[in-house]
Amino acid sequence: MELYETNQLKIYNSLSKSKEIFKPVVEGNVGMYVCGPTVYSNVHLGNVRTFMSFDLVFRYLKQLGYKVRYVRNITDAGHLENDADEGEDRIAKKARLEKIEPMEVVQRYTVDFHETLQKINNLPPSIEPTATGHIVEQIEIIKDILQKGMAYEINGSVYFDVLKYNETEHYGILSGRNIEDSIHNTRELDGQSEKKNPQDFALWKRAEEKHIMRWPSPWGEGFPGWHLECTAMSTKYLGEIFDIHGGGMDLKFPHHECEIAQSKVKNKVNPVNYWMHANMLILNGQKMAKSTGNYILPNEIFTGENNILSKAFSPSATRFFMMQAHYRSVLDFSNDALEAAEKGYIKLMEALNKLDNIEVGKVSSVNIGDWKQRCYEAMNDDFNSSVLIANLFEGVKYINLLIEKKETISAADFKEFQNTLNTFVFDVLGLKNDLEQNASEKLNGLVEMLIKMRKEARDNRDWALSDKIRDELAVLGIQLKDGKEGTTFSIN
RNA sequence: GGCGUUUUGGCCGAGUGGCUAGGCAGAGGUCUGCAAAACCUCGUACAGCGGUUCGAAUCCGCUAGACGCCUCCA
Repeated sequence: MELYETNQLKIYNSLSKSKEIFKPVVEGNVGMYVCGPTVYSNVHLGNVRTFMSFDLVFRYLKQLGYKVRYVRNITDAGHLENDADEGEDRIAKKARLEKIEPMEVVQRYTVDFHETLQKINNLPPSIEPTATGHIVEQIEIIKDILQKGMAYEINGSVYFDVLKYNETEHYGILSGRNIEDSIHNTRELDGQSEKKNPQDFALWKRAEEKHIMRWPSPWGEGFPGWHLECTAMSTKYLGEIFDIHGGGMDLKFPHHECEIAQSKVKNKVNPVNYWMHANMLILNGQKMAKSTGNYILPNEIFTGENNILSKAFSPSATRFFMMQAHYRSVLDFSNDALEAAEKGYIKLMEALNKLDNIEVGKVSSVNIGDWKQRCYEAMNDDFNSSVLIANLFEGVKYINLLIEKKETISAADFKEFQNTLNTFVFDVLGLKNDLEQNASEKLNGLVEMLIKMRKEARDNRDWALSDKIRDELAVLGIQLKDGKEGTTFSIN
């Protein structure tokens, strides 16, 4: 029996604006798609937060026993800068600036993306498709939408006819807009565009002469519109209707709105059952963004090379900092907040390291079953990592009280306690125990220190003490070897 | 201007119509040769103004601030 059968998971659905009981299309299986990065620069911490939020979702779904297919794309083409820019591809633009091949830019930043997410201990998705690898699929969708009369071709570009779509469907269903408002409010902004209406979005863009990334199509050489790739790749790997679609809050409109429209026309169905949106990471009172320069890179945190932080912070402390907030809340990034989080993280890890010091007894005075239940309930309530962590600190308190023998625990309960802590701290939250990783270095330092103290004893001809140090270390499996150059040691 | 979100104690951050997370910082205490850690206790916060209610920080309205989207964006 899998855990999902006894745990009622609730997910906040952006589409209904309410928490709903999660029920997958196919029992025991979950299809999840998350909009990935555009690989034209290093991922900043704000990007990382979103991917970490969905990493938490992925991890918890797996913990509940679901078989999860997690698809996250790499946008390596087709990202329109803006309409006035004659559709110059964002990646091509950067490539020209740096005088290198577009795919070289893509490669460089894809590697950076993977390295960064690995450092912060995100699990890799099940499938990570690229936009350039799915040009054919995208062209097929465009043909289909054209054939159904919901798009039109002009000068080698194809646009989705939003107004026509809106006659029978609601364009704006996800973001809570209606097209009429939007017409009134964008009229002044747009100049002469080849689009029929400013609201229309590109499915295919004609490539100008200088444009490097281009593919042949029935409408001439060009490249696909940004919104299309997600529709193509999500439905290709997860089916026409799948369970979860995630992304940053800032993608809700127009990106996700457009995805819904494309799928509704092509497949005549609402593609996604649960829309999840992760909230923004705020720096200096505003969201982190590449375009405004208001951002910090993960590596700048890990090395401490930046003007914002007083010191370096480990990936784990950084991850803990983010996990302390709920994924749907705006989170403020600051030195004080990170410092506080780091201390909390260390407190948690220190407690886990002390688990072995607990002596089990016959009966338990702490209610491990209830506590475990509260941990699951926190996560079942729309992945509330914040409340989960509060419960974990309750567990820290238990550990300390048990060591001080102010509480007691049975062997069976202790095993469950230990398993549950490990499950939530390492498997679900995805934290790593940095303190443990440093342990071997510290052990070396410790033995060096004893060698020094033993030398002092020997210099004082305190043979009793020096022999005691050597013998007791030997019992621990640490052998001291006195040589001409001083004392060395080996650990068995 | 439109749409949406939000405003919690010194800081970060959960949450609920009445039993009022958690972390960090702070105060007092226990323990300790000293210290640290740990444990116990404490501050009694929910933008402002109205309303609904036996009762609201939690529901509704208004006001103010902040943020996000409306253009590429995690």
